[in-house]
Amino acid sequence: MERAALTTAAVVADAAALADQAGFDAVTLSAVARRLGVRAPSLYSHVRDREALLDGITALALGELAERIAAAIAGRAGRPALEAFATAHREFALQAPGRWQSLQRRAGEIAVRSGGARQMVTLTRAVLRGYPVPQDQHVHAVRVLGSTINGYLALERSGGFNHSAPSPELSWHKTVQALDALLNSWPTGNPS
Amino acid sequence: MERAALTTAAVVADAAALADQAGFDAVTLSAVARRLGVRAPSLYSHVRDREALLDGITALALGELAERIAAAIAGRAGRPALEAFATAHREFALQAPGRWQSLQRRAGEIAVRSGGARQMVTLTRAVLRGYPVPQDQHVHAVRVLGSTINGYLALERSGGFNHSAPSPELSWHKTVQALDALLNSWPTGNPS
DNA sequence: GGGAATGCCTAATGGCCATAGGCTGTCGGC
DNA sequence: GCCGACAGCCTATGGCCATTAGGCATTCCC
Repeated sequence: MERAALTTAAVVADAAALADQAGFDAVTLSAVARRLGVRAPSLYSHVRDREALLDGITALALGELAERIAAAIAGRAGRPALEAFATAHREFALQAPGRWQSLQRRAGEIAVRSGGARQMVTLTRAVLRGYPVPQDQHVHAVRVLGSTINGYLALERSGGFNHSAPSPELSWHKTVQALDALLNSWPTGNPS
Repeated sequence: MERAALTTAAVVADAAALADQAGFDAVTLSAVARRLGVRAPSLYSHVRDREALLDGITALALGELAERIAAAIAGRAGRPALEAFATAHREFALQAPGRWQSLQRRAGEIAVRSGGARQMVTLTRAVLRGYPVPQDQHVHAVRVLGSTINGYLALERSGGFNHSAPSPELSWHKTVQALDALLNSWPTGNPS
C-alpha cells in the first residue's frame, strides 16, 4: 500500500473538485475521504475539522478568482475593463460552481487572512480607475459592483430566471451595460 | 397529554421561527420536534420530508415579504417607491434573517407554486412604472433591481463589509440612490 | 358499541462529524 | 546495522440527524 502523500493542500484541492461536481453542500469529510481512498478520520491529520476544510475551499476559490480577474482586466480600462471583470466572475461561477458557491458564505479565518479578499477589493478599485468616480465614493462603488454581480449570479444560479422569458445572457449584458452607465454618471451630490 | 393540534402550517411556522433564531441551517426535523414537544418521526404526518419543510419556509417567507412590500409601496411612486421597496427588503432581512435566508436558495415546487414569486415580480414592475423605463426593458430592470438588492443584503449579512470602513447604512443609501439614478436614465440604445 | 381513521409513539437503519487510541513503516542518530 | 521516535493511516466508538416500519390510544361516525 503506497503512501498516498496526502497534504492539506491536496485534501482541499480534492474537496474543491468535489464541490464543483456535486455541489458545495456535498463536500463532506466522508465523501472526500472516499475519493482519496482513505478513511474519514485520517483526514483530521491534515484538516482541523469540516469547517476548516470548507474555509480552505473558500480561500482557494478566492485566490483563483482573483487570478482570473487580474488576467482579464490587465491592459484594459473603462468599459472593457468592467466587462472583463464581470465576465471573469460569471465564467468562474459557471465553470467552477462549487468553488463559487464557497464564496457566498461567511468567510472564516483562513479565507479572510488569505489576502484573496483584499486582492479582490484592489482589483475592483482598479476597474473604477477608468471611471469618473471620486475617490471618497470608491468604497460605495465597490460594494454596489460586488452586490450586483454576485447578486445576479446567485439569482441565475438558484433558478430565479427559469420562470420568465428572455435568456439570462441578454439580461446579463444589460446589467453590465447598466453598471457601466451608472459608473459613468455616479450620483454625487444630494439631487433633491 | 393534550393533543398538540399540529398542522402542516403550525410546523412550518415554528420552523420559520427557529430559522430566525438559530439560522436557516439549524432547521432540522429533530430540533423542530423538540420545540413542539413531540418526537421527530411524528412530524412526518405533516411534512413529507426535510426538503418540503424548508420549502414551506420559503413559501411562507415569500408571502410575508410580498405583503410587506405591497404595504410599503402603496401610494408611492418613483424614488419614494423605490426606497420603500428597498427598505422593505432590508428590514425583512434584518428582522427575519432565517426567513430571508430561505429565499436565497433554489426554490422547490411548493414555493414556486405559492404565487409569492409572481407577486414579487408584479410588485417590482409596479415600482418601475414610476420610471421612464420602456416596457420591453422591464424584465431586465426587474432582474437588475433584484440582483443588486439581494446581492447587497447577502454581502452585508455574510460579513463582507466587516473589514472595511464606512457603515453599511451609508453604502446602502448610496446603493439605492444609484439604482434611482440608473432607472432614471436607463441605457436604451447601444451607446458605442 | 364497533370500527376506522387520526395522530402520536417506539424501534431500528444508516449516514455524518469527531475523538481516542493502536499499528506500521521510515528515517536519523549512533 | 540497530533502535527509537514520529508520521500517517487505521479501527472502535459515541452522538446527532433523517427516514421508515409498525404499534397503541383516542376520537368520531355510524
